[in-house]
Amino acid sequence: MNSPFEDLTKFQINKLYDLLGVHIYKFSKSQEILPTIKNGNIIGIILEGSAQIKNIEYNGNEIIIENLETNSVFGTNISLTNNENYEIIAKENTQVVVIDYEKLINPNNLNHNYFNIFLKNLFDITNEKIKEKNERIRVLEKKQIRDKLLEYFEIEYKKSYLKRIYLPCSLKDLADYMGVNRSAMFRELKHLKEDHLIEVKGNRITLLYK
Amino acid sequence: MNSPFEDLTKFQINKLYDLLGVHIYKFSKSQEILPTIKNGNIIGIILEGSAQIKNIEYNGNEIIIENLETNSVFGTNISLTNNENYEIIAKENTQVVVIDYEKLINPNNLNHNYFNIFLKNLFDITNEKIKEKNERIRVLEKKQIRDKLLEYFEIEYKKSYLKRIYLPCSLKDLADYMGVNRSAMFRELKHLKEDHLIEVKGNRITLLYK
DNA sequence: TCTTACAAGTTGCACTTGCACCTTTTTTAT
DNA sequence: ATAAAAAAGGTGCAAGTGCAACTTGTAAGA
Repeated sequence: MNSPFEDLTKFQINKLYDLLGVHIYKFSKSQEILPTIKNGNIIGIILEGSAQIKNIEYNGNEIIIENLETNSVFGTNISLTNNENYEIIAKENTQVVVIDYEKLINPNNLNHNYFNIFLKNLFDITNEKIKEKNERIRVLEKKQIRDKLLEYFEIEYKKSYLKRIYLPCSLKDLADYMGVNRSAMFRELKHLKEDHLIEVKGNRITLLYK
Repeated sequence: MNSPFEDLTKFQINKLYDLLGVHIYKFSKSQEILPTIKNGNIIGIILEGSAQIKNIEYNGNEIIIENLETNSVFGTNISLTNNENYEIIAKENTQVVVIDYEKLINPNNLNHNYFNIFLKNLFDITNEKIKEKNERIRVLEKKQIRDKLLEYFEIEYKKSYLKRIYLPCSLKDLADYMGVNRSAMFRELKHLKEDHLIEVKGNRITLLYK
């Protein structure tokens, strides 16, 4: 994941902090982040640690909207629709820089080149996110589990052109990612194995048809 | 949809065009856009008209990735994963501004406040896109058609808190949006009507449970 | 070492969905 | 005004999937 501070020196980052009047907050594992930092529209950047954006549905169901790692950018205006019940939970000890969103259009900031680089970095990062969302949508919109799996393999394969795919998560998590029942996915994985299309060993999947 | 030229005067927009060395292209209905404009990484802005980003799968299937209206921003680095077969097709007479992506980090641009405002607008627009993608993902990840429909209604309802939802598309398109078979969706709509949860009249859906 | 979790893996069954194939209605083009 | 095309609407059936309820394997903590 690219950093929003890419191409900026330590010195410039500090100037940026001053200019934007940022606050840095620390959270411990399982702590909720939003109530502490939310005060109008903000942008948050994970400096250290990781967190998870969750949505709580009317029926109590929890959906993971996004995993936030170091350098991830999040915010009330970013990716979060209004009028929904969100929770952002620290997964470990986590440090967050918080920027007032309105300060991004403060005319006093406009003539500093490091501010400009920062904006460009934010733009790049959100574009990267859109790509990830599009990938997931392409998997989700397939009607059958077999097609979802093959689409997922195709997308991963095209990133490296290697027959071996290493899942970044458990198979259970993959089922959630694809929006299907876990055991139904296992059944389909078995069928793909039986058809000699794949081999599965732990979180390593080998594509035999490539 | 916000314009990438929001808060910029006609004069500033022209300065921006100069600074970025943009080109403006015109396309007629059904014409393919990418072959004409693609030459390294670019950002495109629809000035007038509309277009559609499509992906062609190995089996010939066409998937609509995104609908581009006036003021939409698209690009090789934006939302499009590499290594895929894309087509961008004009849906009518369409005018497109094309910006060289590399020029966005050209140091000569960095000290102009209108350039800065432009970057901030691009950031806002991509954030808006992420929200839309997240909404679709929330619908797609529901396992049953009934739940997908109810989730879709919920999301739309929370935008206005009005019991009446006006679909921005045909019911057929809604089925594609939700990644389900059209006639299966019709069947479920019928069930929802029978349960007195909704009323459907053309592209207007009334939520009776709100 | 034993216990406790949790992921992996499996199966039967009921229900849902995709698909093919219709009809009817509405929209668009000539 | 008429024909053609597209969307809306519907139905039977086979196939696919979700769910519940297991077993097995594995890693971590007491």
